[in-house]
Amino acid sequence: MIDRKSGVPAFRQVAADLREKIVSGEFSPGAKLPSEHDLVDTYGVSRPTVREAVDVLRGEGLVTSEHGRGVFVRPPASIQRIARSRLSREARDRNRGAFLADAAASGFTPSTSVKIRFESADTRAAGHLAIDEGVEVTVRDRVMRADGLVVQLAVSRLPRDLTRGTAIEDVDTGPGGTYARLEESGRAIGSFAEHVGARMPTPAEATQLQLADGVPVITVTRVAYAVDGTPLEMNDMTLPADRYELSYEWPAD
Amino acid sequence: MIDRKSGVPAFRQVAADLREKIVSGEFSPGAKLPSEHDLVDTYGVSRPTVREAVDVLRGEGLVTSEHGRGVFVRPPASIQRIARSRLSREARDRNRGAFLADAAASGFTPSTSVKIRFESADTRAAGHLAIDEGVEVTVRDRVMRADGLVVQLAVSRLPRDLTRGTAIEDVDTGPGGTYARLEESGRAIGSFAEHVGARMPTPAEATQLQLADGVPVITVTRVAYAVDGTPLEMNDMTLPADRYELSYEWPAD
DNA sequence: GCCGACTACTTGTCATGACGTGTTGACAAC
DNA sequence: GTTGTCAACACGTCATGACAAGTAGTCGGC
Repeated sequence: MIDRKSGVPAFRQVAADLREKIVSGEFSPGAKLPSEHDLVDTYGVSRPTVREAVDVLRGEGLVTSEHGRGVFVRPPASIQRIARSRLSREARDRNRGAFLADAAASGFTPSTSVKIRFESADTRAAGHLAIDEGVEVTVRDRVMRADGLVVQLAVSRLPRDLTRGTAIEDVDTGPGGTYARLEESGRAIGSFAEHVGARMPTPAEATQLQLADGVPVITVTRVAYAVDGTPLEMNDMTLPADRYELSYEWPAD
Repeated sequence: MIDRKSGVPAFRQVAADLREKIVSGEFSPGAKLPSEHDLVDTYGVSRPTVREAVDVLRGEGLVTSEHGRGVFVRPPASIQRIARSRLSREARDRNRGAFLADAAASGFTPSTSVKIRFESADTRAAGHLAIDEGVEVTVRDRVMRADGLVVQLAVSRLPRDLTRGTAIEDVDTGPGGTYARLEESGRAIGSFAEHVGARMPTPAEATQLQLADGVPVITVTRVAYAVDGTPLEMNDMTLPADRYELSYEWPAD
């Protein structure tokens, strides 16, 4: 099984062999891999070598290991979508917010918890909101859950001048959410921009989102602009990459 | 330094301490971490424990290790921003394609290599292109380089019926690229859709894109539709997440 | 002065051995 | 039939030891 003279490290050969068996379907999704002890016998290597091989696969997001039970092939994740259309004014009128609209469409039970705080704008926030650094911003820090499971983190920031005296500074923003309150105060949304990236989660994020090893997070920074182009709100969202796919569409010209 | 009675594994405590020193700036970007031998002395743990701690940080994309030299704090990568406006017809008329437009804007020397092949549509391709499984598709497999470095992979698929007798089946599609050829044959692009996700790279992708450990890839599937809504082309792009950020903007309603 | 060999230091790989802790199922006690 | 105990087995953690291989600086020979 293992070619000792090939120059390829043994643990990589074991990892490659297991990977091939997984993608080929020999180990089907959800199936349990042979125990480390069995793999030691199968490949004729030591246990640390087997574990290093499994570490590689876990880093690729192919398997998860469960203490006392075994190592399992990761089943493909169910995919939710965030479509651009869910931010339409029509949708906002019907719902309290975009996340609840997704919930209605996907059939899970949504819940969110919100913490409000006020801070002074850092460089990044100042840039997106076109304000000076240090200006006071209202921060809405939200945790979104589906059937009790945390599935999304969102941190929304607005210049405090726009939120003073509105329900945006309350835990419950009321029907239509933040954007509806902005429009009520005479600041209609003219356009949105989203900036999308991906990275590995911080340990805190991995814990909060219950991420398996080898699962990146998608970061979305959405900026809402008034009709005249003034930035009104920036929203930093953190999504588990194994549970989300983002969709955008636009006319060709 | 290490609390043996806390229940927290030693390697995690070492990882947490090093992580804190990195994010706080005590180890600045590009700086060399103390050698494994030094860390063994500092924390009073064995070398495998130190290595396991470094493995954690590498998996988070915080550090890279270089054989024979040391372990280094990953400097932040310069981010290439891709905006949706790059697909405007105007831009297509001026350039040969979107990637070359980016190159002109950013000042690097672009080069691409293309391989053309024909295959029968699998389930996913058939779904996106609204054709039956098994129907012949033209596949343009492209590798994009900036200053010689591979920075992007793109696999474009079109129903062969649309490409027969056009330059789309040639290595050089001519001015304006694939979309210009489609329009010439009477199939104007009506709209685009992009589906964005992220995952860890396969070993092949990691090699080709020269990805450090702990760097995910962003996957973008762009579908181009004719004015009547018929799918014309799907394009699977793979981007290193540490070098790219995608931007989308759209009017509020 | 230049260049090669040598050496010290670095990370990479692998084996062996030990103990801890969570899971499961068999089996006995109730 | 239910429940509690316990052994077997799984993965998690950690130490010790060894050798391989890449890097960079030193030093001697030329």
